[in-house]
Amino acid sequence: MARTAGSDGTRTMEAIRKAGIKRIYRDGFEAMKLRSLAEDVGIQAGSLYNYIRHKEEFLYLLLKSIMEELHEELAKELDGVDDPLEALKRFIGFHLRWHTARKEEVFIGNMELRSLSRTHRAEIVEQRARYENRLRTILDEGNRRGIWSVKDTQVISYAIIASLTGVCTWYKPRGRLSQQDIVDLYTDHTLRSVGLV
Amino acid sequence: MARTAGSDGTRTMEAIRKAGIKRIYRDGFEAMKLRSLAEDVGIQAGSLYNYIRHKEEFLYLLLKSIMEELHEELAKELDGVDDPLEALKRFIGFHLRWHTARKEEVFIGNMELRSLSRTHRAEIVEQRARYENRLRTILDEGNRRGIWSVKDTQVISYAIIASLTGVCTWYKPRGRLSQQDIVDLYTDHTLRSVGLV
Amino acid sequence: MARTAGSDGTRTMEAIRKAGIKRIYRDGFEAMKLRSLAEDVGIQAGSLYNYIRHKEEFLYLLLKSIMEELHEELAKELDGVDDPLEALKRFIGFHLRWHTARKEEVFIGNMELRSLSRTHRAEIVEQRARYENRLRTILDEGNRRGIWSVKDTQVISYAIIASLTGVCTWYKPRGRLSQQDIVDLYTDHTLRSVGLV
Amino acid sequence: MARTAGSDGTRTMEAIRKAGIKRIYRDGFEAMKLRSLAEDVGIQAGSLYNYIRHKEEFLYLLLKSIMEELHEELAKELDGVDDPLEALKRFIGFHLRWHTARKEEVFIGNMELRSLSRTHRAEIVEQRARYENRLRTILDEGNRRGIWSVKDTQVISYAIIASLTGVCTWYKPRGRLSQQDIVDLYTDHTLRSVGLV
DNA sequence: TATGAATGAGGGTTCATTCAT
DNA sequence: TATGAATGAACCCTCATTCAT
Repeated sequence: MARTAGSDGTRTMEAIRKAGIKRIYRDGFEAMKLRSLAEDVGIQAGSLYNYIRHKEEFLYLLLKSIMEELHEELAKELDGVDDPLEALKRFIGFHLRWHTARKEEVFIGNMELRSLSRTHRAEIVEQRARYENRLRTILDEGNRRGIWSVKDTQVISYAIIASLTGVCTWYKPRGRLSQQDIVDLYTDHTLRSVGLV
Repeated sequence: MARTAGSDGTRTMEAIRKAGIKRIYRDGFEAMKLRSLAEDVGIQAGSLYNYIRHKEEFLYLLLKSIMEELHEELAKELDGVDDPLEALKRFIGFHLRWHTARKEEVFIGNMELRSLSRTHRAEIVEQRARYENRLRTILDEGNRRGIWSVKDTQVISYAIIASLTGVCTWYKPRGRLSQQDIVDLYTDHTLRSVGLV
Repeated sequence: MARTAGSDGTRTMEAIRKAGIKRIYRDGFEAMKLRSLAEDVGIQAGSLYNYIRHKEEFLYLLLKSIMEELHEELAKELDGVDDPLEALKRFIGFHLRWHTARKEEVFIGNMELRSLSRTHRAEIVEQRARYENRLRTILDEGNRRGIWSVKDTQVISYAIIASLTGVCTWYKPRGRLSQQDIVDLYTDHTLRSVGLV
Repeated sequence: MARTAGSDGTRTMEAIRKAGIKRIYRDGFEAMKLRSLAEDVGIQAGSLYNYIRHKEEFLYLLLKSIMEELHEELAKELDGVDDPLEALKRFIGFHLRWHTARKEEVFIGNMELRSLSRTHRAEIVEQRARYENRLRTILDEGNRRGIWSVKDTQVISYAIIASLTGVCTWYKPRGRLSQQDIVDLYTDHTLRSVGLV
């Protein structure tokens, strides 16, 4: 009827986020029922509204925070790296580690944009474009310095990212290949594709 | 009321298919309302049930026919081709043409599996696996004949397919690049990635 | 599960209107539950939405049709009447008969404006103003012709209408006074108040 | 958290009353959310329950105190007045001043009875009847003393009160007419209606 | 085959109310 | 006294689906 003994706002919010990611990953956003989400968290459906304004906004905030973290982490990874080849390697490694370790979040970020409102979708799409543009910049710089020769950096950056992102559709934590194996394979594959190795 | 003058069963069914693909592509399967679909076709929602058994089965039959056509067309494309390099080139070209010309169907085929029933999903997933396996077989054969050297044909076939499939997320019919331009770029990119060129 | 044998759209719509008026009169619009309304009609709550778009619009259409009928009937009543005194008498009689015979509708029309959306409210309020203005016009004309002398026709028209409308708060069909008794009493009262009798 | 510095129980209660009157007047009792009320006061919704037992009782106490004050003030106004004409004039002036100066409270008192529980409603309705009965008594006494001749004092007292009360639907503090103008107009109107002037 | 009226389950959301802190 | 986290009932509304016509 009232506050549960020992309950705590921030802890509940975090639990909602976690459960939300899992549910959306498994069932899809449209198919996720707030009643199920609430049950996962151990509260009533109505109580969710102490934390979210509506379902769509919950998705938006989820995706937004994921994208922001993605940006920050990538920035750290590339911070101070001047050499395009080194930068490319780091991008590949970073993207793969992220897309295996956080595959649920990443999957959602790719699949559920359609469920966002117009403006929210535009915002997230733009963030994703900015992220993808980092790779294109690296490819351009490599061209300029004569490290490699990529004809259409726009298309090829898309191709590379798509190939890397695909990992999250089949990766299983304790599968045949370790994260490092995967990074090695993709790095080799990608460097070849730009004409190195 | 009786049959509308000039209406025709198979033509209506075809209209439902077409409208369904568009709607599902745009809104997602879960978000697609049968009322909207019916409206697109120009009939009442109830009338849909003269053509479909239920929503889920409609999706299943859609995906199934798409996959079957995909298989048939690929088989034609590769029919009689022995040379792995030639086969690879053909696969790339075929996949890209298909994923640009029929991008809506293809997109659905990748996105909406979650909305299928267990058994239906298994069936479609298996068909997709068989399709993807064609590429792996080509890569294996190329390895065997020493045309190229691909370390992990499983992973690399996923990587290649993902990179090619990605085209349907950005391709626009009258964009900067023609279909042929795109095929050339990707072919070059992919051949390099397996160590040729 | 489906259409009830012998059901009919227009009949259902009329039943919804009737039940709606009763419910809103008794419970108030805000307090009226669509489930109860549906129950009164003998259908499921969801089925209401074959007839209404949402609760607010239902109220709006109800009030609008009531106001329109009110206007039409009043127009008929005053049609061809030139003498202000005769017109005043007819207005009084008409208003009282309407506010006793249709007291539920009238009551709603006075009480539930707050539940309308901004634009809808404005529209209904304007219709009511036009109705009330008929009385003012009569009073003005009586002044002009020297039949009576009313100082502030605006305020006095409000006063008269309020006094007449009040009847619907206490009138009971088979009470102490007949409709005709009431009309006589109020006519006398009102004519005196403008200086006649 | 403990008591906010400078807060004071009775002052808070008074703030709740004031805010409640405004809200109920504007939105209606059913539509008023306790959260909004609390926000107006600057406290959390839960804190209201230190001052009220539940929503309905809050309304009841509000109406009760309004009615009590109304009675007391009217009693003062009529205290020691013997002449029915003087009493009638005073009643008119009092009712109009009250219904313009306190129009929000008065409006609520007329509109929101439906939201009271059975017993509470009965109680308030009875108080209102007693108030209205004062006017009837005056009219009866005037009849007895031959000051005027009113046929049905029951109905006419309703008519007069309704006409006076109507002022609160259109009165605006700084409108065309002063309070005194209004009192003069209605007094004239009412006295005429009972056959004087 | 088509319609349109209906079902019924349930989905998101609201809100008065409670109570540990 | 105040807060804020929670309940739980219920509300409006949606939508796949059915079936008499």
